[in-house]
Amino acid sequence: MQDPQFEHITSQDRLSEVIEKDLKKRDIIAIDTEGTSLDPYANKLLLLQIGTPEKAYILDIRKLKDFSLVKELLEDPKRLKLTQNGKFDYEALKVSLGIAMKNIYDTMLAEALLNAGLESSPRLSSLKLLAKNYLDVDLKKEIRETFMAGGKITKDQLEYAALDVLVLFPIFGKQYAKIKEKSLTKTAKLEFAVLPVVGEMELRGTAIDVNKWRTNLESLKIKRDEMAKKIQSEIRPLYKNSQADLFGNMGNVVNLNSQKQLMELFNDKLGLELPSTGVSFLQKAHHPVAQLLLEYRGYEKLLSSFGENLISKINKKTKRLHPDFFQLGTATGRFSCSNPNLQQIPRDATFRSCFLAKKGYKLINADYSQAELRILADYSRDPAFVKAYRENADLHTLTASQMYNVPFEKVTKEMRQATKTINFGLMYGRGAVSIGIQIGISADEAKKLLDKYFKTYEGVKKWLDKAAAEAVQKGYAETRIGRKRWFTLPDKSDPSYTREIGSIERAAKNHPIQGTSADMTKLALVFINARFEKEGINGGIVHTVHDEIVSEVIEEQAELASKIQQEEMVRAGETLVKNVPIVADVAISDVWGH
DNA sequence: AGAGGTGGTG
DNA sequence: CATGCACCACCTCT
Repeated sequence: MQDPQFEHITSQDRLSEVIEKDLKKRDIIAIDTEGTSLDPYANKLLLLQIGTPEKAYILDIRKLKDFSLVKELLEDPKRLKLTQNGKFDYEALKVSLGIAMKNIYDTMLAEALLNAGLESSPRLSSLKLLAKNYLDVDLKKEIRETFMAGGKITKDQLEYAALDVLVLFPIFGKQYAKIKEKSLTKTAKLEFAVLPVVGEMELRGTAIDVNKWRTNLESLKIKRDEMAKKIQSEIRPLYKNSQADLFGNMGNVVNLNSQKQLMELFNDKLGLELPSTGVSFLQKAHHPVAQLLLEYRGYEKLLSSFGENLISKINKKTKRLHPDFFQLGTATGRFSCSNPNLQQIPRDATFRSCFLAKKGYKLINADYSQAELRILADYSRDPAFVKAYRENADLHTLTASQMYNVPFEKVTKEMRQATKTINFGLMYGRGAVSIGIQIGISADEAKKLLDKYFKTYEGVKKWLDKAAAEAVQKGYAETRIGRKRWFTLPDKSDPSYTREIGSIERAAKNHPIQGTSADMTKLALVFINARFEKEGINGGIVHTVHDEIVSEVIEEQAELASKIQQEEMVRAGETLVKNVPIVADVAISDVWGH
């Protein structure tokens, strides 16, 4: 990789020539862009590198006008494009040149699949590390920053830009062999198909009613401050420095956000001997100050996590929120979301209803009904579980009636709640002790209940045990499409061997369930996006939360789009889950939530 | 800067 | 023997 071959394209004629004479004949090309910003809406595109195995063409965007041939080349579904974090380039090209890249192999996503679940896997997939590990080439990434200034293109910058696409070919060769060897082709194809959908989703962003959001914050602030004042005056007598200051104000004696000071308060001053200041212990304390603190925490949490900071992320140009969706942000294949994380907005309508459709548009809220439990039923093929879903019976009530040996109609709320806790707990590999605590029964009683459960649902038990054993034996667990989650097995001599294995077993029971649910949602995103495009829907997907997909579409097409969305979610589910029906609930609304 | 605690989501 | 999956944001403290 010394002396990379490249050509700096600055004239329209030469651009047409290299496309006609060289690039059009290539089945595989590599794509990268350089610009002045990471925000596609603020970005000024400077370079577009189109690589072949032998040579990189570096298009000088500011010196060229007509990109129609480039568009044809990049949107051609038959030609494979190699990218590294192609979501960024997809968005940059879409906004700057109106080009929507198709048929992508992304080295970053592929590498994430090869390392899913392993420590620091996200850090293992930078181009610098890929080049080092696959090719033993040292890439200097410092030059990247120099593009931000947007000045004249230098020779160093050209060499850097060329290398970024040239290395992708040999990396692709070796990496794709690994993908095939580990039977990850299906998963990789799904991830690559999702990439442009995620790009579109991020570009579209979500509208937020700032005034409503701020009004909510104001009332929360008042309540929080009231609560803080109450607590301070309640505990002030316990502290020496409790006099009013020169102006007659009573000072704060503790910082209510300081875990350390709170422990001092509860244990030294109040003698409660709390092991921590977490919710469960504060509740059990049955102390007025603990109660007040819980209430204070509730408000403070909402204000700090979902306050002004979220509003500050609104894009200047679009006036909307454009969070980062990282499609392989988790070990199981789920999305993670940040800046801001719209996957953790409180369920409470006061918050969710602030996210709304733009004028003349509607939001389509859709989610899978009990996706994970249906997947567990499908995997285990447990007759009782499968029957419940086939007959569209309420699973929790049905399991309760069998466990407690009472007719379906005689199941009490408490019975249903207890079995519901077990049903969900199973998917986390949860044990009798922790289930007992939550239901409010002794560990012994919980164990009896679990034994009875597994006697009734032998298939479930068998499948869970097998999932755990196979993972420990193979070193990985996998989903319905073969998405792997890798485990680092501890050494037998490790003092924490048993604990480590236990943790692996729980994750291994969970991965096929959570991961297949993620596969399903991703497939649905691809299906919905394609159908919306095909049927000319004015609008698109704006948000996804694990088993939920939200779209924003023009009012006149809301009915049609909601039908499409539901159909495609079910179709995606049914391609992965065969023994149990898949149900998706849809609602058309002006705001997020049902 | 990074760890630990706390708490929001599915 | 102990035994709850997957995340991200904010706070304080070191």
